[in-house]
Amino acid sequence: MLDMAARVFGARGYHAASMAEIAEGIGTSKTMLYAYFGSKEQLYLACLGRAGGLLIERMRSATPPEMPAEERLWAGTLAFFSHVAERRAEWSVLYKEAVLESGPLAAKVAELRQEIADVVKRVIEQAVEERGVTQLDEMHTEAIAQAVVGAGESLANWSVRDGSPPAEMLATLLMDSTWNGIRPLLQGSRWSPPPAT
Amino acid sequence: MLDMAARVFGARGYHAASMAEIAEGIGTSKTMLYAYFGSKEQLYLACLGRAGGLLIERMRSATPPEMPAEERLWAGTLAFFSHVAERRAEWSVLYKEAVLESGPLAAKVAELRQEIADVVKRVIEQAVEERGVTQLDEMHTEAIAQAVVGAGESLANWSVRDGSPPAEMLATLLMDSTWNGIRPLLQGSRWSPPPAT
Amino acid sequence: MLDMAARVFGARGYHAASMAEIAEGIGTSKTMLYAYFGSKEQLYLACLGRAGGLLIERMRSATPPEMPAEERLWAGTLAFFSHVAERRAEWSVLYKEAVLESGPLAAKVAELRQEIADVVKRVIEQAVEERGVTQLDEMHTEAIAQAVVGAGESLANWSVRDGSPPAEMLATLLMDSTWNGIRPLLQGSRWSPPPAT
Amino acid sequence: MLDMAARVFGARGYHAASMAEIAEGIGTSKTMLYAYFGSKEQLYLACLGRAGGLLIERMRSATPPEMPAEERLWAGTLAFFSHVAERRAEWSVLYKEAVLESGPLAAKVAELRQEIADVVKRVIEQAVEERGVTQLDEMHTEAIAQAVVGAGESLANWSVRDGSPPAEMLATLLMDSTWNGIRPLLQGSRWSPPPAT
DNA sequence: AATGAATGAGGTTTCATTCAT
DNA sequence: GATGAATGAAACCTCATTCAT
Repeated sequence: MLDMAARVFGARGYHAASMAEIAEGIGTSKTMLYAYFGSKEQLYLACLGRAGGLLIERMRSATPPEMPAEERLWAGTLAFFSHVAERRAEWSVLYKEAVLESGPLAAKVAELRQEIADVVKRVIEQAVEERGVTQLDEMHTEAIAQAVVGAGESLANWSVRDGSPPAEMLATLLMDSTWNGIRPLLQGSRWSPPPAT
Repeated sequence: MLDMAARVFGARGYHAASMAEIAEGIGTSKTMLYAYFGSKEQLYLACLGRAGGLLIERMRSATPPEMPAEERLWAGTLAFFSHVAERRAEWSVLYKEAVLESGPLAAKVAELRQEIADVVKRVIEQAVEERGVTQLDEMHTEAIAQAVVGAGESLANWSVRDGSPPAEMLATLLMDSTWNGIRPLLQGSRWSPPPAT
Repeated sequence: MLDMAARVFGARGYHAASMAEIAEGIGTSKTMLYAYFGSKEQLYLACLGRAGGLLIERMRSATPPEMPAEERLWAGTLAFFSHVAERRAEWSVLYKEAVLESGPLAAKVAELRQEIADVVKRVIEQAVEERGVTQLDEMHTEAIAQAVVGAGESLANWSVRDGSPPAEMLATLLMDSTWNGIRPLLQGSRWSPPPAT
Repeated sequence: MLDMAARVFGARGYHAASMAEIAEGIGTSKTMLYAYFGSKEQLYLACLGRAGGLLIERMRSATPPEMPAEERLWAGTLAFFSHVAERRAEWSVLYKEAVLESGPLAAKVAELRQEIADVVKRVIEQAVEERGVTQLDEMHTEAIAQAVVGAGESLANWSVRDGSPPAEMLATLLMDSTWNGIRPLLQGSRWSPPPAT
């Protein structure tokens, strides 16, 4: 039921989507949508909640804290791209209204995005602890996490247009671009997944 | 004239923005908007065109081909964050409807985004030529450019919420995260801008 | 069962009341309401019937024909104000849709109001017979009854807002205003209830 | 423009009236109604305001303070019934939602009704001053005014159904019923308008 | 050239009423 | 006998777009 809503919201965006289209897609009537969700906004929030919850849950369970940091980063990244590839509509819902400026919708979207960023942040902090010779202040860590998430989003969206390369390839590309860095690439140093434990 | 349109479109998004609000903001009537632009869609396209054109022009002129690659990357990045900081509304217009799936709007947004990515791509290709011991195939380069652009977007949006750090700091953070890579960071290796030539 | 319906109809009016709210108030389902009453209109008619019946019954039984006219008028007035005070919701139902112009609802409301007016009318006719030196034609009697009823309604509604004075006071006020007349009031002549027989 | 709205609101009541019907009656579109009035509620308030304002204005200007009290009462009453007869729809609007329990509509209706009652109250106070041997306390005066207004309303509504007797007759009936009182009627003492000054 | 009035379609939401269980 | 799910119509309101002045 939320699936169809996610499909329509994902395709059209919150404002352009109409309750009628969603209802018709489900094969029911607008009245039922309202009986279950109360309002368009609440329906959208339900979609957001589910889409975000599933993605975050998958990333979290793929990255147990006892794993070493780099391995966790890889596993989380892979989980992210796999999930997005499998549930494209939901991903669109999450990504779509990314820039609403106010209101409960904006708050929820920001909250979910932040949860993803937090997953990344914790891994980076762990990496710092593991082998950091240096310290990264809070803002630095946060900013890097935001950059990584943005790079991931961008690759995810790009992949949809360019033939949907497999999640492993996308994850490798992201590790190359951010974890390893681009400069080393130029020297022929490519990142490769750690051997599975 | 396009400024006000950009402000409203940027704040509300394409669908939620109303021609009436734009006209009122300009201090004219809707009829004039239609006389000049023909339709809401064309007005939006005009906003997009201007916002994108200005940003790209600024990035292009900040990165003349005779500069060395790394310096160009830095200069382009700096230009990007400066521009976004100065013209936030326009940036929102560019970013907002980023994921529409079809129609002329989606095409234009995708085209502009690609133009920015192309700026990055060319610099990476130059870097490969300059000192690459290895080659990067087309897709690899493209993907990295997309990742860098995504990271940049994400930092740009994040910066709005977190106290608007200066463009230099954001650019440094982006160079750190992508060009240099995160791993070197852990060893204390921070990226620093090349001495101005 | 009709009690709750009366409460809701009285509070919201016929159109603004919803079958759902009534059903929920009773603690049953809308289907049951329809099983018992058939339609919203019929339910409203049932409420009207009961509310009107009870009020009229009370007024009638308080005014047996063998009483002298003035005493009957007093007793009926007292019964009216007491009843309204005790069953405010029902009174609201009776009074609320007072001015619908057509349809079975309008007919029923008008009929009930007329029944009350008739009670008054009969007492006035009796008073004429008892001590009338003059005759009052039918229309005159009717009009006076309508005026008295209207004055009573108005006092009843006013009393709700102004601290609910006791029924005796309201009845005295009505006797003063109509039976006795206002002019005598100015001379200090106040009406007072006849000694109970 | 407000005329048609008053007609529809008067005939159907606030809730049952539809903006579409009003618009169609005017020969325009709903959009225009909303352009001019903003919402159904505001349109209703506008109707109320006009209907109430005109009636009160007419009653006020018919009763200049320098007139003797009884004459003023007669003139005001006559003005009231004349106005109601001439502008029946507006009167219905005023009277219809008389018992809404809350909200801005209820407040406005109550306010207007109170303004009419105040006109009556002032005349009664004047009568007391003129020839009163006794005093009436505030509450007594208020209650009598309410009773008179209610009696007037009732006669006004009744007159619509019963062949619309002329305003003079209705006014005489009201004076008979309230000012003079019913009891004197039984002795053959009918009220008659004071000779015009 | 410029505006206020106008339009018609479409959006969200609610409700009286009925069916399947 | 009783309920939750379902329906379809209609309500209020907004908007992109156009016409008459």
